[in-house]
Amino acid sequence: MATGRPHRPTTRGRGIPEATVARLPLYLRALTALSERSVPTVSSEELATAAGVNSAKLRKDFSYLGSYGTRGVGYDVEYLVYQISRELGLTQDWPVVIVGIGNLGAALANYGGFASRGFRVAALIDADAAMAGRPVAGIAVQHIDELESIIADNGVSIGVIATPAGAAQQVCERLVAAGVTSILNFAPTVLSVPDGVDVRKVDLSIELQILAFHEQRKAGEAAAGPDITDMVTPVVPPVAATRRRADDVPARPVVDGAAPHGVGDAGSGPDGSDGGRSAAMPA
Amino acid sequence: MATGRPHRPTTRGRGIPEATVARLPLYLRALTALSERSVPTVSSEELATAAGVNSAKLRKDFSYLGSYGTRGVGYDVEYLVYQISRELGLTQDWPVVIVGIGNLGAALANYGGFASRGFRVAALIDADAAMAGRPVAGIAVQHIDELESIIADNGVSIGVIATPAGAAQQVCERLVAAGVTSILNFAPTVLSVPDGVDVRKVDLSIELQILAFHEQRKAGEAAAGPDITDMVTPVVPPVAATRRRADDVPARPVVDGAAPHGVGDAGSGPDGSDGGRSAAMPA
DNA sequence: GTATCTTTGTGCACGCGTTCACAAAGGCAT
DNA sequence: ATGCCTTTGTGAACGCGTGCACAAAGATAC
Repeated sequence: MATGRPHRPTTRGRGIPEATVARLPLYLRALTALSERSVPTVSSEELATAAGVNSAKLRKDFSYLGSYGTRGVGYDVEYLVYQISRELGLTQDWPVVIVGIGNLGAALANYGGFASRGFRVAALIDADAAMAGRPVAGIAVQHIDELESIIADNGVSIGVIATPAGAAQQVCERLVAAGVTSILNFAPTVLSVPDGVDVRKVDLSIELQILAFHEQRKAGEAAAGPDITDMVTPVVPPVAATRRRADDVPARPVVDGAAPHGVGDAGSGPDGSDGGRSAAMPA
Repeated sequence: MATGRPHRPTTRGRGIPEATVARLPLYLRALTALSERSVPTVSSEELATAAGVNSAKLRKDFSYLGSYGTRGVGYDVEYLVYQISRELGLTQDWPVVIVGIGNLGAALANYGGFASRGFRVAALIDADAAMAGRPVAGIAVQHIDELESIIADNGVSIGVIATPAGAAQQVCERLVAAGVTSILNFAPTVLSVPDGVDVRKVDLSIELQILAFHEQRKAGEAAAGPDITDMVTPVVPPVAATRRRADDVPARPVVDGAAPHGVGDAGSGPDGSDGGRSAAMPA
């Protein structure tokens, strides 16, 4: 293949696949650790182990950035740190605002990983007037009325939403209207945004639910013989009219509308829309 | 296709694809909201919109669980809430422990999404003796010396790690040795665990870095003409010996080892291994 | 009972991401 | 200078996930 050319898998515009982009920070972290130990070079094998991925994948990922390795030797740590940082846009300094200074918002403000590595907390914003002026992580909280001017004055393009679910969409719209084009959302809601705005979602309870699924699967398999496919998802006997209907489950309705409310035991949290109180904005 | 049979895409054991499992909590959340508004049924189209996915995908996802819809009508909300809850293992109550009660750990302890929906915070654990006994979110923090007995006494199988990066692997090993088989890791480290243990990772700084990448891409495309492929990733002129070498980047070394340390400007955070101080355990 | 209309369930095709396996590249020893 | 040995870079195959499009199913109206 042509030696020095950049690749363009499909989209043309910067051919780096999403999956690769998502791993670059992992590599960067591992490389930074090596750099601090003054390790001059790494092989793809070593680095892959440190980053918790497969070495072939790592090499292919790097191949999208260009040819930065030396055959028979490996990759130069410092050089690679620089290249990945640049590719991720970390050679510049990104001002971010955090909206919703509750427990989570405060934790984020104190999070060291933001300050290092190119991100700077430009402002902490909360809707509670009582919070205004109070210092969190060394920064005075500002009232949400000033959101627009803060964004404009600091040239903020990345916003973090750590409000309760109910407030998230509204905050999101204000952020976008003020010029923010990337949002990291911690509120358990689906945000709708115009084209051109990126949203990434971090949802604590979803992660736990996924773990619970696997935990249950493990428990089920351990308890039953290895061939009981149907412990958890019982199969209908090849005959039965409509599917299975366990004894203690809400009866499968027949279009008749208005099923009795609150029958299932799980999934009936009394609050807004599930785990909504991730962060404050108490007033 | 055979009408009533469960599917087994590939793996046989519980044929539900990972991607589907990861979306089930989204559906559940949307369904819970509908349930609270006493909406009896939803069409795949409506529910898909509420969950932020495509309706075909949603229908396919549900088809892995069985046939729970009624053609011409839609899905019964209550029934579906129950089925998904059961599939995710949320009809039982999962005790979890949170290790590392710093800013983040405290935020997690206060997080409403844990308590609702089948999860119960069985204990808060920290290595700082000064924290012991102090109540956080209404629960007294316990010292890490008691980790093993807490796990055993409460039958905990899910652990949350919110310690600094440096302590995470050690805590992880103690959790696993004590019987935990699912771990939600907030520390910015790659955990190595034996087979049979599931780890999910939530990394705040990685999410930001991914956003920064897209932000930079957007900025670059807006600034340059639509055909400058190389604004950010300059290409080597077809002639040059070794690849490009910008003016202010670490020189590409030639196997000669010991590159000058700390040349790249980004990616040289002075702390442990990048943003390590997510949570406390200060002593 | 029959026709019509809505919505599900899914076969099928496509594209992305992962992995294997190997040829090319380059250092290093002699 | 030559050959060996290590490690990269990548072609090619495979598998999973997504989305289209439609036939089957069932409710509803007449």
